Amino acid sequence: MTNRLENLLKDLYEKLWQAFGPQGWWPGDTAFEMAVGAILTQNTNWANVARVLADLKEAGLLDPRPLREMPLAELARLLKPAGYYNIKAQRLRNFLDFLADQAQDSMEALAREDLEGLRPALLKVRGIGPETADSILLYALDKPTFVVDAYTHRILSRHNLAPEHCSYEELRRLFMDRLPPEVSLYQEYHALLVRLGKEFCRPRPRCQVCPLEGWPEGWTYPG
DNA sequence: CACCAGGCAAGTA
DNA sequence: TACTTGCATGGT
Repeated sequence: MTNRLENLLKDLYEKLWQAFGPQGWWPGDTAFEMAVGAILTQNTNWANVARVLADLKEAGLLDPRPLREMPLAELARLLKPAGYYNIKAQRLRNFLDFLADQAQDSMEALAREDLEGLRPALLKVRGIGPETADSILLYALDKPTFVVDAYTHRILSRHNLAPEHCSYEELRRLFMDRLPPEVSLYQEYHALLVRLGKEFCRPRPRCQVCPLEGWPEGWTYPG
């Protein structure tokens, strides 16, 4: 007999798909744009990030070399609408240096490396934590790693599928140990969780009933 | 006005 | 290991 949690995770995915359909994530035309977006969206509304990405694209600066070579203060000025602009300028610069050293500024070259080696290497970059690393790996580089974010944790704990307090790695393994390692499945599952979270699983005052058929029970406020 | 948004690192105990 | 704090803009 298969695991109960495994069946629930697969059922949740089916219901999300029925309710919302394909999400087409990550937003972005190129692998590099997705990686930059992953860094800029740290604790930040996507609309603010989109503004910066559009400005960079307009200026022809959405490219590894010019971004890496420009003065840090100028980069920070460009990132202003995305918030945390000083710290994000340094973090983006750190990633750009990594991309230069590791793959000669080429996301395509980076994508030729194995997940098992790439993930630890990305995590060593100052400013790239587990969620940012997994977002880059899954969406920009098409590697089968599951992305965990605040919505993932909130949704699973409200349905009593995961402890209120658990680590990033614990949640990541919860999915990866029970689902086949398919890139398109992981991409769509995470995007659907964010879609559900944005509309129905906000922090307490604006929390709503889960709209998925058969899933409202167990959906409770935390604490 | 307060609160939130697709985190992360550094400091403290 | 487990808290706490700083980082900052724009929308609701």
